[in-house]
Amino acid sequence: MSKKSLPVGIEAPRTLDGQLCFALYSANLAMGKLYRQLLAKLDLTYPQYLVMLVLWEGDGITVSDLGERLFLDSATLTPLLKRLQAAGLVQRTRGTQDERQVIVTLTDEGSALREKAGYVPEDVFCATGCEIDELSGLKHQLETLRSSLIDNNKS
Amino acid sequence: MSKKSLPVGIEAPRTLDGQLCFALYSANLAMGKLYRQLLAKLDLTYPQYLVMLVLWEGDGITVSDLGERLFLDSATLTPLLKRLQAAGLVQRTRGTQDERQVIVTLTDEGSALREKAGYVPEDVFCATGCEIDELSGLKHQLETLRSSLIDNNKS
DNA sequence: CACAATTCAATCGCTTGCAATTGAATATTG
DNA sequence: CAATATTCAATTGCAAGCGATTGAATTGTG
Repeated sequence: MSKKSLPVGIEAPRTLDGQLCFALYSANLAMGKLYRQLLAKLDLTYPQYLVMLVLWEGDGITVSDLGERLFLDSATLTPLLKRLQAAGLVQRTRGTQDERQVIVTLTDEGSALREKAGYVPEDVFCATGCEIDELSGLKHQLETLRSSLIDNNKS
Repeated sequence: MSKKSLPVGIEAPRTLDGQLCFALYSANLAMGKLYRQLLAKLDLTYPQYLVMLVLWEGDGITVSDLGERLFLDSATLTPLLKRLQAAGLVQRTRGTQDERQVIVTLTDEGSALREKAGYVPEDVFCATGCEIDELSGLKHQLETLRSSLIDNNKS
């Protein structure tokens, strides 16, 4: 992989407001604050909500599986899952065929929360003030950016 | 401000991968990891780097000023600034005309770091794998999104 | 002037997020 | 089979990030 360079005569911006990364960082902060309000009713943080989203798509998965989906590792997930367990939403059981693994399963309460959380996506959409196409395009760009950042950081 | 709603027949996505916010969240995580590598040489974290960027544009500003620029409050900035002070990069002095304020100033070492940090923006640009126009458009979209999220969260 | 309201930074308690390490279980290899 | 390497979750230590509160300084109002 050859190193990409700037076009001749173009400078990367050295001021705060010129930088994409700050726009990304601050938009993410704003998003987090919105979710904090929206999720207060459910007693979930945003990362906890993400874990629940994955489990609602299909539970009985390992901590590693969760980590791959969410780009998080066990140092973040283990304490988070313990809190979800303490809240009665998930169960954590050692794998039977491979005892290194921990299988995360929804409790009845955890499954039931899915319906109660149904209002969240639409409320978030409304707060974005964007059109569907706009959001879809932005999502795709961010996913592409994420891939590049991850790839160019392993080398 | 009337509440925006979804077009008839359109559903907000209820899966992880369908959601813009997760793309934003995970792209931001990836960005943070890249900066951790890039900034290790300078012994700065990304939020500390942001503070330095603002101060390099013009120091002698208050904690509130910093907070407005960075969308952070004193609960985050006070400990961060104390660490920058402990590292010898900034000074914190009480305002003379208004003793509630704390004025943040660069030390000589803090100013000198500006040149040493010159490589950062270009390295980040290279890691994005994007064209300039692409980044500029994405930045603008994220800034618009940020504004909407902030506005629609005060009400 | 006095007293209430506001502003500012700091503090507390909590939840991420991650690099580095640990310990146990499994896989590999000679 | 035994020694080694790898994998997995957990743990440690640190730095954000923020809601809520505190205490001091300032502003506003009667």
